[in-house]
This record gives sequence, structure tokens and C-alpha cells, in this order.
Amino acid sequence: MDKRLIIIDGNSIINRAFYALPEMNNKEGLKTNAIYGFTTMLFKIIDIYKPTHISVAFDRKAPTFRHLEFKEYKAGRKKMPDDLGVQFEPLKELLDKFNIHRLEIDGFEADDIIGTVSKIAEENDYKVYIVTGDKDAIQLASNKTTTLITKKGVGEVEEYDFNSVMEKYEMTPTQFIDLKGLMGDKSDNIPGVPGIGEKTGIKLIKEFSSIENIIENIDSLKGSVKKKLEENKELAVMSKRLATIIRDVPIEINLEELEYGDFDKDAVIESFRNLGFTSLLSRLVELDGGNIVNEEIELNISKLENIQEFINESKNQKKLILKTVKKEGNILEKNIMYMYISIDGKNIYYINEDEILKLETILSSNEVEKIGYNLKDDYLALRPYDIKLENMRFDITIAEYLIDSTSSTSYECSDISMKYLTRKMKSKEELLGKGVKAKKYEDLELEELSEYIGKVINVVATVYERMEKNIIETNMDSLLYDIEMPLVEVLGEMEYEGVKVDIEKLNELGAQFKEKILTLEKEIYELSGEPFNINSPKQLGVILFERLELPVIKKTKTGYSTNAEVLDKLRDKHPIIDKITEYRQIVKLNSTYVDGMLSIINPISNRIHSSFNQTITTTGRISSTEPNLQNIPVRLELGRNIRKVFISDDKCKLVDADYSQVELRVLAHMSGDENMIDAFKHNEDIHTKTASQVFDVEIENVTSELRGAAKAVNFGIVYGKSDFGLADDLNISVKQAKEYIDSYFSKYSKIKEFMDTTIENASKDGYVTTLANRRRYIPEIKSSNFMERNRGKRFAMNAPIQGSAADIIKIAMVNVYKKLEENDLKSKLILQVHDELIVEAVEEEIDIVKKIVKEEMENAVSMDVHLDVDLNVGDSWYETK
DNA sequence: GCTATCACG
DNA sequence: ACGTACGTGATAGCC
Repeated sequence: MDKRLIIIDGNSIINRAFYALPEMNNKEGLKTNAIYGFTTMLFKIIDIYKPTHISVAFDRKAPTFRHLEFKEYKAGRKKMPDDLGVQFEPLKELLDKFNIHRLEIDGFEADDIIGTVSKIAEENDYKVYIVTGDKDAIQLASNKTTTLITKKGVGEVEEYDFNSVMEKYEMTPTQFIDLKGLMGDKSDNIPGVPGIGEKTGIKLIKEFSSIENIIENIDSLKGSVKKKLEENKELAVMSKRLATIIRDVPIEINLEELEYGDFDKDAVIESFRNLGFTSLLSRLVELDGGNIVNEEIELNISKLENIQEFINESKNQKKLILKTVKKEGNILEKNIMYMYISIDGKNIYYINEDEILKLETILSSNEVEKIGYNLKDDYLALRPYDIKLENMRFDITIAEYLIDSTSSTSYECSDISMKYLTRKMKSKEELLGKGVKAKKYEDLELEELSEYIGKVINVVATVYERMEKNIIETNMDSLLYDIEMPLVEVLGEMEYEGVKVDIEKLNELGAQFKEKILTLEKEIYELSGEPFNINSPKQLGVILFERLELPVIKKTKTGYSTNAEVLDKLRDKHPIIDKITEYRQIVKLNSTYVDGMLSIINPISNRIHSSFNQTITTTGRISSTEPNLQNIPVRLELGRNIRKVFISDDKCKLVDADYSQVELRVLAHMSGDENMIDAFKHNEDIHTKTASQVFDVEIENVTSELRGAAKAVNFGIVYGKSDFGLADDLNISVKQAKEYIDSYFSKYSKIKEFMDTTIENASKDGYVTTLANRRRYIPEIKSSNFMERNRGKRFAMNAPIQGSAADIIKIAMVNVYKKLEENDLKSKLILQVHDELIVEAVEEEIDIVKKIVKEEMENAVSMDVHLDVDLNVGDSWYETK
């Protein structure tokens, strides 16, 4: 068999990769762009040239003979950036795992090693490929050696062998050395002959073929060229020597050791995971013809014939992996097409909708653990059948969210499959298509559907124990099993229950808004002198800043900024501004909150069934979509009216409970700051207390301005705000803002300490944690970019506080839900807005509901600071203030 | 599909 | 000196 050797100039390629690719980090913040670029290049080369042998040569730090001969050699080169330097060792480790040979020898550059090894390989009848970004290596090209020079970063290569060099440059590869001897090389600081550049150099080489021959025939030259050469003969000879790649470095090399082939696949996969190269995992599969897929999966998927036998087995094993498939439709209606179930993940059965009830005994059994992927969907699918899916034990989506809440993927099964199993499977989008042409499950043939869902079930079965191990190792098992998994049912019930809407009231508000919008529109057109689309920031910008010539306050990437802040600064300048502000406000209310809500009211229940998502936010909060019920207006009275349409059902009231200052209490507890803890212990108004401390006045002398300033400081601290930002907010000087912050930290000194330690830990560990041990990785904190690193610090300061508050209310939700159930109450938890819970309580239960909610919320966790909950009852959300 | 804006905690 | 507050989702305009 033909032997093909690839020799890579490690330093050259890692450099190219580093400068060609944007910054990349793994989740601990290690820079990885150069490693990534190198690896993709390696894969590409292996794929194209199918080498039997590979070696990567690296420079050593020790000086080479070139430095010793010419002390200016490579002088003036910039020091390697740290962000690149740190990537060498991980790359070398990765190459070792690929079983790819490495060559490093003191006193010789990678070039010389490559020159020598390629020569030996040529003599042994190898076909040689040299990969580098450095054109000097073209001198090594021959009939047996092809030099591959990278182009466009490291994405492509250009081939040079003897013939192509002759064709392209009309000189032999070795004559390139003579040319460089004449021209010199800026990057290596090789002098060459001063005054002789590329054009003259090429002419001379073509005529005389070498520097030696030029010197011998120097008399046949004339003019300035002759003079330059006569004066710099020695320089030319030395430059040629410096430019000559050595091909007889004294090394003992056994080419057999360079053989490429088997490597420890698990080790490489592990490395890729650590480096965060999930996309490369799939390349690994292609690279090795699919052999890297560890487990050959063969699934038996069939219709379940003997239901009783399966039930018995499931009860025996106390385990059930399941995935329901439903048609698109109303959340309140029966829409299941099939349910796929399995115990071992390999023998997978499906049943039709009409037989689902037969499985109720295991589905609603507390003895059988349910393991799945997006279990809330299964819970909700079964809900209209009056089947309660009980003991939802493990959801791989939620587990993966806990493992890495900052992951850029959305925890798709296909992503999880690739990450944990190095196994490719279709994503849902690949299965169904996207956009308007997207198919639905009901459009698929049963066979195709079964193949896909079968794989999902198998991934769940194969992956969940590995995830569990990871979660236990990172002390998140209680977070998963005691908080997040029990919460699945709570959120499912909230979605199913929904919130009642007063449709008439909503329409009435809409009519009012629309009328007002028309009036404002007319007034604005009159003031501007022409009609335009007020909703277009671009058109509005032209009107304000060109036609009306108002001063430009701020610019956006694309033009003038016209946001509320800018408009506020312009309001004295022109009467149109206030009209536009009001117009914007009402348009927002009308389109988002009136039309938006109307379009999504469930026709069966006349209620709004929002989705509560558990795996979106990086901090641990829940998010709400379709519609978002967590941003219903409250601050301004006009918008607050929207809350009048969210009402309680007949013979019910809304019980609204919200935590008072939960984030500041968390901060007081986590930092252990006695001063702040004390303020909460004495039920003092925290902002007044802060004002009194920071501005050094008696409590009774704190004015509302001072309190307002203190409030801004308190919130700013939670977000890691700067003096600059605070100054902007409070309209004071940066110097003054700095004094406020300094004074704050001197009074609440443990808070300062806490912030510093948190940042330190984040830098050291790469992550921060909450009270319930929820993790957030912060790769930004290791960035070499000032701004990015500062963002990382702010994330580090904020995530434990916001995340712990999220932990607390999640615990409260689970406990409130449990208590309502235990007491056989009909009242239902229906909403959560980060620090607020709303229960729709039937009238006879209001007192006990209030008691339960207050107790469970206030006692969700035990801290050095007590939690305090405000309760309000009303017929609408508006009334519960 | 991106950008600007604005609603909430 | 750098640029400057965390976390979300919906809508409209525009390319």
C-alpha cells in the first residue's frame, strides 16, 4: 500500500487559526479558537489526503542556529498573545489522544524538522504533504513532496509540487531560497540585499539561477544592481543560509512511529466535550466512517400487543420511559395520536390513543418512575384524559439545563444525543422541516414517526444515568429531585388551568386605545407637517432630526435613536415629543396587550393558557410565553388598566402574594452583612435605612429624594452597576455616584467582600452557584477583552442573587401546590411572576389559601434574614395591589 | 431573520 | 483608557 505522510507545521497552523477565528471559550472559559481551527483543518486534510502517517512539528523555545549566527533573526516579532499561548498544551494533549506523532527538538525550528523528516520520507518512497501557512516551505516541494499552503485562515489549502511551482513561477522550488536571499524577509527579519525587491530578484534568478552564480558573474551586471550586489555579497549569502531549511537535522526517526490510525476514541470524545466542540463530535463520526459511534443501536419498535404483560414488567422494574405524540390542537382537548413506551430503551412499543386508558395504572402510579424528554408535554397531553402522570422522576431536558444553563443549544434531543453519545440523529426541525412548509407529526407515516420517537426514547434511556452521575457530582441532585422535577407538574397544572379573561372589558379597552391612537396620529401629522409611519424608528428619526432639526442625543447602529430616554430629553424642545411618547405607549398597549391577548384566548375555556418554560433563563428563573404573562403592565396607570381583564372565575377571588425585597434579603443572607440583616430583622424600610446610612442622616430626616437615590443604589449593587451608570440614572456627577457607592460599601462592608469573593470564585472555578446549588458558568470572566470580562463580573455578582431568589420561589410553588392538594382544596395556583404567586381561590377557601401561601412562601428556605410576603385579594389582578 | 423598542421582575 | 445594570418576550419595520 502506498504510504502517505502528512507533516504539519504546528506553530504556523495554530497561529493562523488563532487570528482567523473569533474568540471561543469552553464553558470554563479556556480559549479554544486556535485549537478548534487547528482541529477542523486537521480533519479536512485527513479527509482529502487520506494519510497513513501524520506528524506535527512544533518550535521549541530554545534559540536555533539562526539566532546564534544572526542575532537579529526574527527580532521585532511581537510576543505571542496569552490567549494563544494557553492553547498550546491542550492542543498537544488532544493530538496525543489522536495518537498523532509530535516532533520537537531544541535548536531547530519546526521548518528544519519538517525539511529533514520529509527528506527521509522521500528516500523511503513516501508521498509527503507539508501543511503550513508559511510560503517558505515551497522550497521543499518536489515530485514526491507537495507543500500545502493554507488560504483564507485555515479553511482551504493551495497545493505546490515541483511541476506546479515551475509552471507558476518559472523557477524550481529550491530557487525560492535564492530569491529570498536577495529579497530578504521582513517577518523573519532576514536582511537580503538592500534595494533588491521581488521583481529584480526574480529577473536575476531566472538569468543566473542562484546567488552563488550571480556573484561569480557579477561583472556581467551593470548599474545600481551591480553596485548593490557588490556591496552586499556577504549579506546575500548569509540571508540565503538563514532562509534555507535544513534537511539533515541530526534526529533518529523511525517513520513507523508516525503511523496514523487507531486512537482512543473515548478519550478524544471526552476532550471534545471538555473543549465544548460539540459540532466536531459529528465530524468525528464522518471521519472514521462511522466507526466512532460506540453503540450500534438496534431498536425493536412494535405495536404493544400484550398490554398486561408490559404493565407487570414496568411495575416490577419500577420504571417507564415514555413519549407521547399528539396532534396540534387545543390544550384542553384529547389530541394524542400515539404513546411510545419502553423499559429498557431498546424494546419500544407504541399504543394508539384508544388504548391509553389501559395504561393508566402505571402512568398514574407513584411506584413507577417516569423518565422522559420534556415531560411537561406528556403530562399535558394526558391531562384531558383525566390521567395524572405521576412520579415524573427524570427529564433529560431539565437535567441538561441544570448541567449547563448557558448552553447555546436549546436542549434538543439531537444535541443531547451528539453530546453524550456522539450519535447523530435528526433534529425535530430536520424531521419536520421549518417555516410555512413545516410538517406536523400527523403528516408523517407511522414508520418514520416510530423511527424518530424510538431514537428519542433510546437517547433518554441511554443518557439519563450519565446525567444523573454528573448532577450528583456537582451537588445538584437535591435541586433536580426536590425542586425542578416536582415543579414540572406544578407548571403543567398552571398551564392547564389558565387565567380567566374578561373579553368584553378587553374589547372595551381596545376600542378606547384605538380611538386615542387615531387622534394622536392626526395631531402628530399636523405637528410634523406630513404623514409618516410613526412606528418606524427610521422614519420617525428623519422627521425629528432632519425635518424638525431637533438635536441628536444618541445614535444606534443603524441611525438615530428615538427611544423613550431620548424622547424624554427632547420633550421641552418640541410639542410633538409628548404626543409621540403617548402614541408609542398606547400602540404598545393595544398591539401587545389587547390584540395580543385577544388572539390567544382559548375558545373552550375563555381563559389564557400561557406556557411556563423551565429551561430558558441562565439564572434559573421561569419564563412565560404565548403569551408572556410576566410582563403585564403595572408601573403606569394607563397600562395597569390591562390588569382589569385578568379576573377570577365565578365564586372565586384572586389571592396575590408577593415577596418583599426578596433579592436584597438574599443578598443580606449570602453576604452575612450584619448591618443589612439587622435592617430586615427590625422590619425597617430598607431603602430609607440605606439612605440614612449612605448619606449619614437620621432616619426621620430621609427625604423621598434621598430614599429614591438609595433605592437606585440598592438595585444597582445587585446588578453590579458602575458609578457611571448610577450617575446617569440619578442625574448626578460620576464623582458623586462613586462616593455613594463607596459609602454604601463602607457601611455594608460584607456585601463588598461578598461581591469580591464571588468574582474571585467565578474566575477560579468558571462558575457561580445559588443557595440551592444551581450553577451558572461564566466563561466571559476569563476573557482578555476588558468589556467582556467586566460583563462576566456583573454576571457573577448578579446570578447568585437572582438565581437564589428563583430557587426560593420555586420551592414555595412546589410546597404551596402540595399543601393545596393535601387539603383537598379546589383553589389553584395559576401564575408566577418571579417574586409573586397568584392563586385562584374559591371563596370558601380564601382564608386557608392565604394562610398556606403566606406560610409556604415565607418558610420556603431558612436564612439569616426572614422572608416577608404581602397578600392581596381581589376580583381582578388590578384589584390585588 | 435582524434591529429597535418597550413591557415586566 | 476601555464602556458602563441583571434576567426575560412580543411587536413592528425592514432587508
